[in-house]
Amino acid sequence: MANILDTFKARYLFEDMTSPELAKALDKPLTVYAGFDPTNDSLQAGNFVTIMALAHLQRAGHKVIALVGGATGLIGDPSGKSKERNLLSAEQVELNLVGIKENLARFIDFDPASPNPAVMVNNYDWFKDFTFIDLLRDVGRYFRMGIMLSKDSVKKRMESDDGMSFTEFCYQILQGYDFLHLYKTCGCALQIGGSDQWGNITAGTELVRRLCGQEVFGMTFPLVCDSTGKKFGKSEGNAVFLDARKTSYYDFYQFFLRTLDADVVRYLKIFTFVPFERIAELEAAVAADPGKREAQQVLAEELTRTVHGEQGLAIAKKATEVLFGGSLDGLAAGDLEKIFANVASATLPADQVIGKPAFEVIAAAGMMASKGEARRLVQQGGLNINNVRVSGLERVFEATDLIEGRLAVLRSGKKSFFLLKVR
RNA sequence: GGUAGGGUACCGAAGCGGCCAAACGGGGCAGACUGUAAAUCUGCUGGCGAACGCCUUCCUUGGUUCGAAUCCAAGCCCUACCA
Repeated sequence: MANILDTFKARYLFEDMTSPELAKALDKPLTVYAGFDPTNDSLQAGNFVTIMALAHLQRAGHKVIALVGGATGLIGDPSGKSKERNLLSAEQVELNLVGIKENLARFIDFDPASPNPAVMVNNYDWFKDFTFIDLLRDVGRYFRMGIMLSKDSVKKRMESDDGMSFTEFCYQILQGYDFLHLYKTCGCALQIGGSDQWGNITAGTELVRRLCGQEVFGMTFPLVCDSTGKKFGKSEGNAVFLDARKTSYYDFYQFFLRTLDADVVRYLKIFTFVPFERIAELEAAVAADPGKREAQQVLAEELTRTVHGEQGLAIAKKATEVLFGGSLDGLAAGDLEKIFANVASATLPADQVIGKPAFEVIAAAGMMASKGEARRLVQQGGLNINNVRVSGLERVFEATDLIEGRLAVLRSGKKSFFLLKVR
């Protein structure tokens, strides 16, 4: 069996490791963990790399622990952040954990009945009873100031105009302690994370070495950017969520379908389990006929299927077909409702729609934040009603614009859809 | 606690008594071109109005002034150095 490190390297999932010994250690089943920030009740496309790395490890027979930072999330990781974060409330974190586990379960097997189930832990469970004194006595003394201050995440922030609070500075202690705790309780011997986590990961390996005299490992993978240098995972300025209530099937599918030619092969390797032979074929297909976007389709299909299931994928593809097929003629309101089930929508009473200027309606429906924005959109020719461009500000909503008297498909620009329901 | 600097729209950053809803850059939105690309080009980017315009903004609260983002006072917050 090929060592999993080779797989990681081949799939752009490897950047660095704390020791070359890790390769040998991975020949035997190892317990490994990665952390997730509970800043939201849904994970995002930006979390895919970590998720995929864990999924590969689980498939290779290693024991996987998904750590959710209920405690660390209350503090805020300064890594890669230019500013101090807003602190989350404990209740909010609690809620977020539920959503995150649900998201992860689509990639990682948590079923206790399966042969190698993953487990999820919340570091709040072991930090909640820790007192400040305990922390200083039992943990703090093993952290050396020189090392702590030399971390990139600290240095960068100290050099910035904003500086850094003690709270954030201590973040690395908490994350370091997580590793120690998991080592002691589960024999966890490897932490993985994005390259921005290097400092936090080594805080953990150091702590275990000092306290237990044992070598544990850390491994990082590169942060994914597209070929124009933008951080992966944002669509039109918004994060792409795994939760269908936040990012519709359609939007999720579309996000991957729009992957740049220059990125799609790399993304297939990182974000899917598609075998290399197949990826090579797709690479050739992109080179031969880029306009066809065959590789993008596979990428979008694979991920949509994994995250939203066959049904979600079917809806996303159907929506794509309808929306880029031109006319909406012949579609029943019921079909549209299904296709747009989780697209942004609003319901207005008929008398606020029919006979009113279109720009006022879209502002009232909440599609645009203000009338001014709505007006601008219409003036610039960016609004479409049922896939027909709106001509000007004087355009009024007619009864005939409503499919079966109750629905209209609104679109701003090329890609952003909104469903208007009338009662 | 002391000294110095600073807090301007989504972000960065000009403005330092009227010509300021506030330069410029980034971001965002839209349009053209295209492959539902990328790159490029164009327009828009506080609220209300078709529009001359009106309204609410430049950390907060007071004050000076015909007039304040700009001056003064107090407060809050941030940064650096010192203690």
